[in-house]
Amino acid sequence: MRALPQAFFERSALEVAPALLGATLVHEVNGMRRAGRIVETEAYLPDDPAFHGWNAVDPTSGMIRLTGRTAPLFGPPGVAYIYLVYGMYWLFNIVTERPGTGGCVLIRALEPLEGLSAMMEARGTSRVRALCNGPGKLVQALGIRPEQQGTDITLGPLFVEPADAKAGYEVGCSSRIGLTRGIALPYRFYFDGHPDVSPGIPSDIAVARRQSKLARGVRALDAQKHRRGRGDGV
DNA sequence: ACGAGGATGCTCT
DNA sequence: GAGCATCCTCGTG
Repeated sequence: MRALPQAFFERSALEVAPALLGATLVHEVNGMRRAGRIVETEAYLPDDPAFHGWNAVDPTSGMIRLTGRTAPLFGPPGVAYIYLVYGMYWLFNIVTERPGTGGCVLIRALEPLEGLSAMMEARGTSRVRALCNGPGKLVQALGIRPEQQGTDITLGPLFVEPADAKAGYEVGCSSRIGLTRGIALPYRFYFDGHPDVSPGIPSDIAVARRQSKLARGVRALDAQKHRRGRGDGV
């Protein structure tokens, strides 16, 4: 096992997130490896409104108000931060920065490499496609459990192996996916054109689409009202 | 192909 | 009580 060491994670999530692309996330379950190449990540920073610990630091005293959920985010780097979203799916993050600073990287998608049949079984599917192309899916596939919250991922059984070859993909950057705050910050990194990148739409684009659709609806309604007003039909 | 809607439980913006 | 760092299924083309 040649796991990425703590020093790799002891810097800004903005550096760690793109640096993780091409590395391999490994989980050893019952002596068997399940592994995938990291193809999509997102950075979450201390002063970022989408970061779970963004308001944990009191600006006047500088003291950190730790809650049960966010405490690991301000602990040592290279530790798992796992949390439940939408009451159903667990998402896997790696804590970054030196203790007390706050920050993490969300692993959003993997290219499945090892233990495919175990991953398919864990996901309840007989297809290899769409096995790990989303943050909730890859947690299911690798069998990452909420009890692993706070564990050191430089030791295993859950760890990251460094990339051993050029990936052959350009690194793309966009806003993050599925957010309502901090939607324009360019903190998402991915292998451009890789088939296992998640199908999500960057938040700023998604919001713009919703608004233009809404505007179209309003215009259609106005036109209808106008026609009715002139008595041309239903 | 896409879009809408529902499931579901924890945290607190 | 609202709001989620999501995913799946079921409608329409």
